Amino acid sequence: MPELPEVETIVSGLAPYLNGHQLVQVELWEPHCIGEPSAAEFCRRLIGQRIVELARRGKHIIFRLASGESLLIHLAMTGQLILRPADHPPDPFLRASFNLDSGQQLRFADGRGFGVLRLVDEERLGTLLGRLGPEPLSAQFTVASLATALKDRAAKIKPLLLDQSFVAGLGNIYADEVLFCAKINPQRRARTLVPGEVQRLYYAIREVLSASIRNRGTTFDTYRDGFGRPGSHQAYLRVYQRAGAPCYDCGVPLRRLRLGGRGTYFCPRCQPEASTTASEPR
DNA sequence: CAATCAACCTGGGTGC
DNA sequence: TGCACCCAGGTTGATT
Repeated sequence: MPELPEVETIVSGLAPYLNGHQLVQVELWEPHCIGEPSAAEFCRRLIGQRIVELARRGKHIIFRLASGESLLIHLAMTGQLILRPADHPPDPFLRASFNLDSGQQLRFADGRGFGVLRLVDEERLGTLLGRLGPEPLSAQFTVASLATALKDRAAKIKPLLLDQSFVAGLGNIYADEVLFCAKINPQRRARTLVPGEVQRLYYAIREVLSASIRNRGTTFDTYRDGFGRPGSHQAYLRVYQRAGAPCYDCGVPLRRLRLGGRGTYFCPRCQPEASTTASEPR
């Protein structure tokens, strides 16, 4: 669940409580979600380290450590990262805990267990993050760069938006919301988008993500911020999980289809299959 | 390059 | 109640 707005909310909330603090104790309950070293080795290498900076890239949470290494956490679908008083009652599905010199405990919990923790050096960090596409809210991401990226791609636009090497941070909820906002059918081929559509897509990406960040993310089920609180953007979703319900703009029942194995929600009237100016080959 | 599928896990909802 | 089945916010690798 955690997509860019949720990870951003977690990171910006926790940063003041983590930056400059030292890890005095580390425990892991689920060795297989670690990456390279054994659980014991993983903990040993982390204990005593000081967190220099908490950062985000795409959906990745990055703990930059004083040693030059980084702890990378990906929450996948059900991961949570919550700061608790050290004596707080146990959380379900706890996979790792990090005791800080402030007396607080950072807890990583994950029901489905798809989340990943990694301890990496600078080179490996660069390799992993280098595979990601542009940050959609950064100055590097422009209408022109998006147009260039779309130009030669035959793929359908929805799966392309989910591709983290195309643009970093969009997931299934926001991809659908963005395409509705831009009035583009999720099955449109990327290279068939005309300039006006590319521009709408660009501003839809920025607007949808920014709005969700202002609302501290979307909580359907397991998402919580860094302090265990739900977000509120679920009240503002226009299409996600609303199949059969009327479109807020035109009243037509919204539809659901499967694209790239993912549930996809859209309005058949507001997001028609072909634009009036571009046609699909074949 | 594009598309599909399976895999990693657990839990909730639905329909029989 | 039980059970089978489908669904779920993500990512990766194999296959065609």
